[in-house]
Amino acid sequence: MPELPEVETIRRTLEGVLRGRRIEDVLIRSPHCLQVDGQPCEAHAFKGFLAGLWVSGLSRKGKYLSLHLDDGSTLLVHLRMTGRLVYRPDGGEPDRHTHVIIKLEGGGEVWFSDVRKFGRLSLYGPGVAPEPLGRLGPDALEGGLDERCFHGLLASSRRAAKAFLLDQGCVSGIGNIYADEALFLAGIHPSRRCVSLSEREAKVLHRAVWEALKGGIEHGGTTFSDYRDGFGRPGNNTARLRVYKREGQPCHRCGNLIEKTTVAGRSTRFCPACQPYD
DNA sequence: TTCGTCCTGGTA
DNA sequence: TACCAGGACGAA
Repeated sequence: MPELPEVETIRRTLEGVLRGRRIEDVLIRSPHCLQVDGQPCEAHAFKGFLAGLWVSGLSRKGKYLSLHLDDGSTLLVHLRMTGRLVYRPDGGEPDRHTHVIIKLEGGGEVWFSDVRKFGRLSLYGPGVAPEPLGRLGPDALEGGLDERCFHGLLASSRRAAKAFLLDQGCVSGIGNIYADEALFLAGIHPSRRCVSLSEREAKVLHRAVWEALKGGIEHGGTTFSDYRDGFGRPGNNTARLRVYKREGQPCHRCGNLIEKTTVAGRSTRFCPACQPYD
């Protein structure tokens, strides 16, 4: 599941090989993932938009990756759960999950693949701000979300802390893995109501979110099966996880067994001793 | 605010 | 063979 650390790792790995490159051609093997201005579009329209443009840079907000093009348009990529964006210097034979191949002038290709077909490639024309980015709350790492602002947002919400962290309109970039990890680091039960958190707890959670995400980036993201960086390499953060997918195993901090429950409709792991509800 | 939907591979 | 995983979005 590409969350903020995984998307940021992809951005960093792809930036060096894409910046300043011209898109020579676009091979579309399955058009289901294509959009223009947020609406499904035909393969030829998508290809007509993109071919011939130069990549001027890559940026990220939340879990969205933006490829900025020289005419001012944007290719907005969301990998959802199983999407991959991988640079292949020598091309090769794509498998059946590879839906789009962007061929670069002078050699090299970028493959978009996605087993579950949830990911999307959305084109926005010159000067058009991608609408999905406008719906996002501040980026959890680089959005200038200070402690006071974070506490203010929490204090006005009656939802479970985990539901808040997962809501991209509140803070963007956190998914199921890093929400569980941050709540563990903060010692906060995932079902605790936001409004019940003290200013000190909010401060600790703010720091824990930062720590979980930063650590994820430093270790190249978390790979369980699908995630790969821009060069096709798995991440190294998996062994560092404290609770995610560790139910039934002892807590590294106290030795009690990690439990699994459902919060906000999502599987949720936590340590009942380190993260008491009361 | 919660639930269903999309989608397919892996697992029980 | 049935169920589970889950990000975003629309509906209830």
